[in-house]
Amino acid sequence: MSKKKDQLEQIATQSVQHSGLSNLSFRTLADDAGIKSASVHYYFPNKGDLAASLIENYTQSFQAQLNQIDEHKRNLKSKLRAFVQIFEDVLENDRLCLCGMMAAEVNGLDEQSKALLKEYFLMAEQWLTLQLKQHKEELSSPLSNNKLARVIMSGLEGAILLDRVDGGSERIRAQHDLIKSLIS
Amino acid sequence: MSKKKDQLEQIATQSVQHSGLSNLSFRTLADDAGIKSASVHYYFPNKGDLAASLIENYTQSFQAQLNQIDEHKRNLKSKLRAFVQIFEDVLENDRLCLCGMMAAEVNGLDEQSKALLKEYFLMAEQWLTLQLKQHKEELSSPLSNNKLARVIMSGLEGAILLDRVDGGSERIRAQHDLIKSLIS
DNA sequence: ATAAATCTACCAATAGATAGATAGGTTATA
DNA sequence: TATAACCTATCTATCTATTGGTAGATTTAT
Repeated sequence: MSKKKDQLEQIATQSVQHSGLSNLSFRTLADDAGIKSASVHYYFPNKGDLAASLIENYTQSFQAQLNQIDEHKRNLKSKLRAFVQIFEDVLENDRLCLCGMMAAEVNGLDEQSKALLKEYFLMAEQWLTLQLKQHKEELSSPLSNNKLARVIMSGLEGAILLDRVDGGSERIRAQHDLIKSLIS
Repeated sequence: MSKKKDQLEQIATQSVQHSGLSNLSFRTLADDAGIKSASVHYYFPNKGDLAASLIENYTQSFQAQLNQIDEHKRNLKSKLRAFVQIFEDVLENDRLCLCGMMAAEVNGLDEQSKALLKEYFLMAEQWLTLQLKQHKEELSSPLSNNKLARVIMSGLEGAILLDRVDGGSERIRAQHDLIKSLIS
């Protein structure tokens, strides 16, 4: 694949995580990549195409990180610790989860991007559900695996959203403490 | 106070909750209120002034709702139930919490608006902390009141953010179930 | 020489913001 | 009381900058 396209996607992803899709223009993106805006349209005909590509990329990268956890972590506690760590890393450099950011902008997205967004959250929650199911003996909560997965995912998305406002990480740590308290 | 200004604030608030501050223009706001954009600048000299006013308004209205809960609800369970209900109501009509939405756009806000945003979340979490403290006998969690307050607030903000993407309310209900499970 | 990548140059639409005018109401004063 | 001064709320008209997007020429690489 094109090296320039990858670079554009990388720059665009960071920009969206930082200030949203609405505040990303073809011109600033082009400037940051050292080309002209017309050339960005060569790779991404319109903004919807760009948005969809970014979500697909991000989902794939997230999935890869989950696979790494599957490979290297044994018990539920360390798996969930690693899961939380993904969000802590995102919060650094003043960023949000790309899909969390786009969720706020969902009413301005095309149908394809909306569908991809749904898929992202579904995938993350399904992974969580599976982990909880596979380690149910380590778990101590009256909530179903599915509900707990939703609580964890939405809790972390909300935590980075709010933490970024005052530049700390207290809420994400509180979420982690909650998760730990649900594991025996 | 001016009737027109109130109307503008109401329209703008709904618009921001729906699609964000970046996607609200003086012209569309003016159109919806039946005046010209120059007249909007009469009430709100620049966009930062508008943003700050909206946050102040929203914070005040939220505070009023919390006061209502204080007056009418006795035990922790029903208080927290009512607190969750605020967010459920917001989610209807495809909206987000105004401050949750602006939290996503925080990097485009002026310093005053940022400070007001921080205040909003602080206020909400302080109210929650106080409730937990006052009803500690009903509580069964190893987490501190403060941490639990942060978990609840950020959890609900994340829940409406994600729920809106696929038009449901499963995550907010999951968050409510979690909260209930933390109360004896 | 062909295809991929990038450019120049533009377009129509929209953005936030300002200047200056006006009509109508209120207040202060001679 | 009459009138001058001021205030409120709105308008028209305009400015500069930016937006997403397109057509067609040109360069670069295979």
